[in-house]
Amino acid sequence: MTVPLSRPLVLDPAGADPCAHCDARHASVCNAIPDSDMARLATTAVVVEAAPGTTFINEGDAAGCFFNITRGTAKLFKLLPDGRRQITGFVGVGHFLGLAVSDTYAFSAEAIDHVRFCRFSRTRLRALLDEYPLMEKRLLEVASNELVAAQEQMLLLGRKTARERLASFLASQSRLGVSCQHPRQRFALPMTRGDIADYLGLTIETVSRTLTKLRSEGLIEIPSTTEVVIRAPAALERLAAGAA
Amino acid sequence: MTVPLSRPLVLDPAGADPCAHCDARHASVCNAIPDSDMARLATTAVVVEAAPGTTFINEGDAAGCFFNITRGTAKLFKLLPDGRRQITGFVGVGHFLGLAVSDTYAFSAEAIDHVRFCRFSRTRLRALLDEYPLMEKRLLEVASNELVAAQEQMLLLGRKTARERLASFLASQSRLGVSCQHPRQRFALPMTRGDIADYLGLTIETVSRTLTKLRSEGLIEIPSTTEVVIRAPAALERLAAGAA
DNA sequence: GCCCGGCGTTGACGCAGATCAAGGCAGGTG
DNA sequence: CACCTGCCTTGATCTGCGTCAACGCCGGGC
Repeated sequence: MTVPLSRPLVLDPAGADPCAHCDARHASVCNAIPDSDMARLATTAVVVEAAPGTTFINEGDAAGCFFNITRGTAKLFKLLPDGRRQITGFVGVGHFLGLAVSDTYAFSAEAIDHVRFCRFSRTRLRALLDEYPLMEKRLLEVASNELVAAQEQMLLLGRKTARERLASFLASQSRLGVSCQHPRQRFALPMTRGDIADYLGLTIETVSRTLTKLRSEGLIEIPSTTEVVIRAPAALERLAAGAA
Repeated sequence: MTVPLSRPLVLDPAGADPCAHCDARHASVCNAIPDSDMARLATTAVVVEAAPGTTFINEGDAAGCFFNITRGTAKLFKLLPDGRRQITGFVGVGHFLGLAVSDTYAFSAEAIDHVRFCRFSRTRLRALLDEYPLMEKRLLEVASNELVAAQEQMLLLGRKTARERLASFLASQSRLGVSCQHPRQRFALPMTRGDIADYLGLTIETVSRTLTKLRSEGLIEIPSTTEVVIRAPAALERLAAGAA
């Protein structure tokens, strides 16, 4: 699964694929590292490719590494002993995994499509942060914003109806890559219905039924199972917010 | 509500009350700041007291400040327009609020008992972080660990039964202040049943009924509504983990 | 072409937890 | 003291979503 490091794309946005949603190369934490140092960094990191369905982080395993996604989309999840699964997030290019200081990973990560990521040892990360304080600043920003998103998701899981959860999900998916442009009307859903269900705390059947209902009401269109068109963005947003 | 700053307890553990759970004065981010600088810092921060029930952060308000709790317990929550509420966390001495860079607060905060906190302007925080890189390191650690806790809570809200949620809640409450000692058998619940319900994504009635059931099964005792005794810690942990 | 397995949709039914309702208890107030 | 108000508990009933089941579609292997 490990491929030789052919070029210094460590934490480098130039090495990342363009954002699937807006064709821009997202600025990343890497901006904190001068180009001249990238090559040197490359000697201590490993670039890895993960095929769809590959689990590349296992909850409970010794947490020795820190990851930076440079291509594709992965899902993060936690499992209960009997198999119940909660997906805590879908992460794309530029995301960081394994930040928390802990002996073991607190979640698993599985590639949805073809994923590439850059892996550092934790000790190497520490050295990196010491050397580039700007990087630490960016990471703090990133973590803080993820915390805000996590709280929003708690509101969804704890208090929203199935209908509102789907509306929230679709609205947020349409806003992916919002830094580049406004919400898109049409977009792809790379994940399965099962993934969506486990992300929203529902069952596959409820997700399917609710999407069908939203379609029959004219709020959305579903040209294929992996594609959605928002027909009534304002109504969807209102629904997502818990009004109406 | 604002009281004059009588002594330099800004971010200072010596200024904070002992931890309610273990009588220790928790080390905090402040360790990153030499004592000799504390007095100077004091000139730029405000110490505030909030009586029980006081809302001292309002979701949606302009987010100008950064908070450090130095006494008491507060609840953080988000509201839907029709009044549904999700409590995203209970925070005690040493906790930080308002880290995320955003125009507005993403949550509200309300004092449960008598709360004291220290407030900085965001620009002052930035200066502080520049001056004390160690503080930034600590904040990143704190945020990362909160992220892990948030993911655990998502698992609870999305996939656990009422019974498992209560068991998880009681188990984690018994572990509060675990840095000082092992889980306690007996501890206080400063929050109401309504708060617990809104934290666990349940109703008051379900919380009450489930606690009664756990009691009748001999897993816990409830000497008063604000106090709990764990009788079968292992069984409770198993239940919380989703086994059994 | 055929078969097969994974994914999605739809329908019938059941249940965990929400809702509605009534009453108990402790603390505060005049 | 009586009264009130907020919090908690308990019971009866309801319902949104889960569970179980059947079937259709599509893509891959041969």
